[in-house]
Amino acid sequence: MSQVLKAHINKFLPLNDEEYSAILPYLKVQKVKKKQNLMTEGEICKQHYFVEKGCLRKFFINEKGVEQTTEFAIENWWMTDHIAYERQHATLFNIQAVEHTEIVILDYQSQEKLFEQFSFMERYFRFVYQRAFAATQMRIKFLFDYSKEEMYHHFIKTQGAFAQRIPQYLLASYLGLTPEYLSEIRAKRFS
Amino acid sequence: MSQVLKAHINKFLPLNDEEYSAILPYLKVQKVKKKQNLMTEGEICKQHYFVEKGCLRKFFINEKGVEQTTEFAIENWWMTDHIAYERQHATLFNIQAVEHTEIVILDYQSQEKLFEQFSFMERYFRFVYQRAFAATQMRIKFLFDYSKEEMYHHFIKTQGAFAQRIPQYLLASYLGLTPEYLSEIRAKRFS
DNA sequence: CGGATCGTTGATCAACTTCAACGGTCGTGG
DNA sequence: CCACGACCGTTGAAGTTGATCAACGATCCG
Repeated sequence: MSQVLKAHINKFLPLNDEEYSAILPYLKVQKVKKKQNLMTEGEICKQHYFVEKGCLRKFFINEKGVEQTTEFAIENWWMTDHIAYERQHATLFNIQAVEHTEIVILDYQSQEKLFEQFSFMERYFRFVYQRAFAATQMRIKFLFDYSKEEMYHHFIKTQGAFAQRIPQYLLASYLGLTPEYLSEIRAKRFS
Repeated sequence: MSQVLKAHINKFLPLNDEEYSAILPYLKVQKVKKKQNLMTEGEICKQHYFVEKGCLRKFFINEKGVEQTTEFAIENWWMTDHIAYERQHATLFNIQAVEHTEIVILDYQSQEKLFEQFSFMERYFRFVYQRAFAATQMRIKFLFDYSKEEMYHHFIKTQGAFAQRIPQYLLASYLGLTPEYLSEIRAKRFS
């Protein structure tokens, strides 16, 4: 088992080898190929994914039949449909690998057991959710504050390295604009 | 001290009177008048607010100088600028009472102490953040999925009672459209 | 009663989408 | 190893959604 998750937990709280070994039985590692689906709309959402390497995206199919990406998860991010996961319901989202990705899978029952048995896991996920929530708070602010063009420039400025890793149509999908318009915005740089 | 917060904690975990009494010294209740500010842009964000009665809103001033509401908090919701709170930084947001409101205040130092001393509080806030995060995930989905007109109808359909409580220009601000356009959408109902 | 605030209406305007077409590149099968 | 098709990014024209601006009426509150 890779040390990436252990290192991540360690960023929030002290964790010795013994403690880490104790939680390992609840986790499963998996490799996912590019474009492979981990979760599909309509399924019961049973799992929570931690990205050790690579990139996942979460998207839904909008009313026009177009894939709309709501979130990316790169190294050290957890991802699932949190509503469907908590309630063990059918999900509205799809989760797919953007590139070859290595993940840790935690299923719902296991996560509940971890919370009951290890208070440090309760603490760890309190941090994880707190941070994730804070991040979406900023995402919502940007969605209101910026025009589509500003969204693009802000993304390039703050996530430039990541922008290189993904195809342009996925960036367009995440920013909420059409590939054509994104292309037009990019063209302006040279005029 | 009102029982609203106790009841809320009890929704997630068992809590006896003794335990509740133990955390009370860390909390402060306060009444807030309509339009009174609890937090102002530029200040260090030291506090976390729980609404027992009434309604708060969080907003920022956008590039055009217009107030943009990103979130409402009604009964049983916690609210703060989570990024600024976690890092004890200056906030980018304002928090203001929409109507006469009764809140519980938890300051950052107290919250940290509660986490250290009472594992049930760690658990409680793990739930609170998990739910809040799940809610913003849906909000982001709606922001992408719906046109402004659909945003309005969806809000009326799912939050109709709350919509009655707030003035129309605040609803417009929350939905991300102009009061003029909201007025136009409403007018369509009768044509 | 008088002023400020809120909701409405209509005209004009800007941001962004849609649609159609084209060229380049990449990967796959022959 | 080449050829073909699929996919991706780009361009431009036309169309839509929603913003802006100005003006007016209603209501609320002092």
